[in-house]
Amino acid sequence: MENKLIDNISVDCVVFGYDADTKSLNVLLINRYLESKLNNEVLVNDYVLTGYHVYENETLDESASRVLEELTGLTKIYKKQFKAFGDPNRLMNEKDLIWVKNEDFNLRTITVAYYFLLKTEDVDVDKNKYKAKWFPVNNLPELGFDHQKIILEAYEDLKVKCLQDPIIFELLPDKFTINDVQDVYESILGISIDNRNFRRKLINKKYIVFLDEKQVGVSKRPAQLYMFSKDIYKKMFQKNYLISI
Amino acid sequence: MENKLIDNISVDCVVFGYDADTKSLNVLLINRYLESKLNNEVLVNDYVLTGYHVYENETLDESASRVLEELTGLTKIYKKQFKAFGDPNRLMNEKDLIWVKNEDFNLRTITVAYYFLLKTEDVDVDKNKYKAKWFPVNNLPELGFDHQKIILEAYEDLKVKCLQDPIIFELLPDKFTINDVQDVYESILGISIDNRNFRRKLINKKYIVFLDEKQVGVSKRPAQLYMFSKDIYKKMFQKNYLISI
DNA sequence: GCAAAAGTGTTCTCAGTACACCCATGA
DNA sequence: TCATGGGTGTACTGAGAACACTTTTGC
Repeated sequence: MENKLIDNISVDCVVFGYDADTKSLNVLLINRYLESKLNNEVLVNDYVLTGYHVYENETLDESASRVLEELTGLTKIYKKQFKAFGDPNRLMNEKDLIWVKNEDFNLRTITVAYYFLLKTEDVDVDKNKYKAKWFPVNNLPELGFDHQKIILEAYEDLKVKCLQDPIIFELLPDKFTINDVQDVYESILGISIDNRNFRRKLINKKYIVFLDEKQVGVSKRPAQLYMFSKDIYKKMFQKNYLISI
Repeated sequence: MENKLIDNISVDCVVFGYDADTKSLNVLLINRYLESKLNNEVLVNDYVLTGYHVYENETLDESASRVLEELTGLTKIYKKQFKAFGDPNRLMNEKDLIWVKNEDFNLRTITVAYYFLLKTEDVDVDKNKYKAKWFPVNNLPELGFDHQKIILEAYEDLKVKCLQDPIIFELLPDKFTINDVQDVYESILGISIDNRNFRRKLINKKYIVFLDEKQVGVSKRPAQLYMFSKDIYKKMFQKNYLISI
């Protein structure tokens, strides 16, 4: 059985990358560029999420992972399927229509959207054949298709999810400082947190492991390093049925 | 433009119904029955979710609402799209294959799953042409396709969601007692809650409106009735960024 | 008057929050 | 020695949790 594409089902990947230097949450986008063969007029020049059609013999999850790997070379990255998008007219504007005609895909495509969490530094954008580029999630360029909507919904989901699950650590290196963690929360949620309270709260968690190690090569007082223990977290974890409505 | 079905994309609806009498959360399922034309042997006789293929010109949400209305006659019911299922081999067992062959649909179908929240009493199952029947979510019959999996994932999502959003009131009549609400939480979450604490907590919410009315026709002390005000809830609502990991 | 469920108060503990200064280090 | 960010303690407040008896009603 050959490996056929399903022409009306795709996955789209919202790749969130956290940049610890600029303390910003970014989205990885690829350039969508098309010029007319007649007069070299630029017909389409904007950005889109990376995504592709699903193969007959792969699961949706595999499909998303494949797309991510093609773009970044990375595997085993945290991913979450968060929503399917399938409005009959989700391709509305002129550029989308030109593009789809050129690519010869089905107009009525359902896309299953995923988001991934990683560190921007893990992706080498300069050598990237898709001209991938990071954009701050709060300052996105012009986007094709319904990708603005998809990104915003992914971001909303991420904001909720990061309060409930320890996915924040997917955005940080294995060894991090308490302030690093605080920075991530502040970037994602757009809030500021009291450092003393945050620090106390985090250090008291048993799955935040104190390392016998400090930052090196910083031109200031080197900070204490910690790691996140998934094992301890899993062991401790028990749902607390706190009705917060 | 005619109204064509998309043969590889469907929606499936997990219809949750709360039964205040038995204090149980139920799922509405339809009978899947097929007998051989040769010897009347029963080939398939089990239960499945209600679902159907998506039309070319409708959104996924519309599709789900249409399927629900066909089954129950109800519109404007709370619904949530919670996940897309699309394993190439999600139709694994013999009965599924017999069934799909009979129905002449695509083997590789992606289904977008929704769940709905309502009261069992709002559905007249006796007159139902699909032989729909309520089953307690904790005591499901033999299920076709991957519908067991879909129901369990819907249920997990519901458990999380009901702690964060006031969707519990979708499962109750407009006028309810405090104990009714407690019963719903206890049924869904499978826990028991201290009545005094729960009562205090709920009554103190401004969107739980005291009515000048008590239960009638009960053979015991009639309880005070309350209603939920969506308006007040919306006005008060503000995200509290409580990091609960 | 009795069965059955409705309704009620207090105490304790713990987590969240507000808040300002000293410390360690590299340059 | 100074600039920079790292790191610390205390008091207050409010919410959650534990816990058992009285009240109201219909029959």
